[in-house]
Amino acid sequence: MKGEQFFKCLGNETRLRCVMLLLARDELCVCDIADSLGVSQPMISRHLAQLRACNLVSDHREGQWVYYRLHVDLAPWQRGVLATAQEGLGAETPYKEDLSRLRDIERHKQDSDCR
Amino acid sequence: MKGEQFFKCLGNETRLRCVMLLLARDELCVCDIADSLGVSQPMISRHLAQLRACNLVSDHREGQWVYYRLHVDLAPWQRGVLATAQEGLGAETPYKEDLSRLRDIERHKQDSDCR
DNA sequence: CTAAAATATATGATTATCCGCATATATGTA
DNA sequence: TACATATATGCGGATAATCATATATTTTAG
Repeated sequence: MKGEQFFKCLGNETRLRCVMLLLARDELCVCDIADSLGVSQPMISRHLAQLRACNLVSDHREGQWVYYRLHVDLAPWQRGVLATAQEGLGAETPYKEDLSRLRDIERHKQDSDCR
Repeated sequence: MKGEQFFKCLGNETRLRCVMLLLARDELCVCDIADSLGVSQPMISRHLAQLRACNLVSDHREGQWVYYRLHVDLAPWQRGVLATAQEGLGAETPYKEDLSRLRDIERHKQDSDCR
């Protein structure tokens, strides 16, 4: 992937928020990302498709759900850039709140699974 | 500066090439950057203005020349991202060739100054 | 004071990006 | 089969990015 493509992908708030969430988890399904960010499902799907087209993320289906994760083949320097960005931005709005909402969603799921 | 603005600025080949050159030197004038990249002066000027508007670089005039440098107030994580990108991309096209042309330009300048 | 060089900015045309909405597809379930 | 949920995509319009070209500004040389 060309360097500028990598940065262009990150140069959109929705996509950067998706990537930040994916940095915090192994993988996430589309609906959990959409709910965490509070944006529509088609919008998330589109941006995830763009990230996939640039090989920033990969996806795999499990039943009705499609899970996305950071691409295994990211160059080391790209991983480095993402980790550094996470350190610098993780505590700021809206990334902090996104992660907090994700935790709420995960907690709710666990609750309903267990009883 | 918002995180996504930072990445959007880097998400253009011309601007990323400018930043890569600036990472290799304290400061550079517009004409040397333009010659190193082999693109027109107005194009470089516009992209540098964009980088300046995002506080990625700062400029100062010295006589007829305007010198640009990476902004002193870049957040540490932003410096980190740039350094990591340089490590990962510096040896690749077109960044390698840009730096090589810059060295040629600097050598020529030195020659004509000395005699 | 005039001319030339370096740089910046304005303009207009082209293209790319982004979003919302509607709809299509795929899977799971009754 | 019929229906619900999860995901993807086609389309139209608004906005923004990009580029080539032309023009303006600042400075230096003569």
